[in-house]
Amino acid sequence: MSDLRTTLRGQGRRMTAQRAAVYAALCAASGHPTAEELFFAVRGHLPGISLATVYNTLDTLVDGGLAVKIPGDGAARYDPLCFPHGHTRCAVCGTLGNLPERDITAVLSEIPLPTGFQARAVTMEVEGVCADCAGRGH
Amino acid sequence: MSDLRTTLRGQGRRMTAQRAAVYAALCAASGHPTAEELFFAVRGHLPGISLATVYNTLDTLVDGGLAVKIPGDGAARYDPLCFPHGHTRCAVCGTLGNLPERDITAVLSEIPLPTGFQARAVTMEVEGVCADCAGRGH
DNA sequence: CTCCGTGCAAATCGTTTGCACACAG
DNA sequence: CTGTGTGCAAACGATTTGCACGGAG
Repeated sequence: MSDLRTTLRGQGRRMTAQRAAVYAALCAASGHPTAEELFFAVRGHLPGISLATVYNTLDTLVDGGLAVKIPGDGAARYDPLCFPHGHTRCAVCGTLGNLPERDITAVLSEIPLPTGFQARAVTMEVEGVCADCAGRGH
Repeated sequence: MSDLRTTLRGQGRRMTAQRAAVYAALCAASGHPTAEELFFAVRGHLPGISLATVYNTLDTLVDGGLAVKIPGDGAARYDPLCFPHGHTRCAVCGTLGNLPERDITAVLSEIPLPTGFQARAVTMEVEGVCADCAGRGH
């Protein structure tokens, strides 16, 4: 969890209680929460916060490189960015998980890109069946 | 472009002019069209088709493994499935491109998965700046 | 003949926006 | 002080749904 205040400064932005709370909730979350899930989590601590502010804050965090937005079928999910990593998505229960800590940008060196394309980042998602769902017979 | 009728049969579904037209338009599209783009493309041939039908058909194609849905920031984009491949997304103009033809499922063998996770498919997206946008100085 | 698929319009869902006030710097 | 961030409610865009009719099998 990097220094939020410093990052915001670098963007010419201000530190607020709402931003601190959303960032803390995102870092504390076990999985990959949606904006709405974060909204409810933060509400316990800051009862007056609005969903719009959560969305604004998440955009700010993504801009500042502190989080990643993962669009999916319904609501987008967010991931606090610590290192570049891929995700697993269970086709049965929909749960997102992290791929083990290994820099996935390494695969870039193994993959030929279109001529002239300047790569900046890689996202990877492995779809399958998670251990829990496989255990229940799928 | 596989046999649509056969695939639909396998799903216990019926062949219709609308499904044929949407599938043809998807295969003919140069890039990765949205549902709405396909709607307008198909309208030239089937003036009465509705957007809802395009969405229904795309779901059917995805179910049958003939297409892939690529959710993004605005509308989702669709890709006719010929072989497993990754995508490039230009951060400037937003264009989606295909990674050169190479089976990306190969990377699965190089990446440790969470214990018990049974992988079925991999999606990969490389974000960066495409040749066109880089040429204009970005 | 039987249903599945269609077209239409309205409903829904996630997200964004406009505005007036609050507070960080 | 000065403007950026906030909360609220309304607006918005993408997708889904309910319903009655039409056509595939």
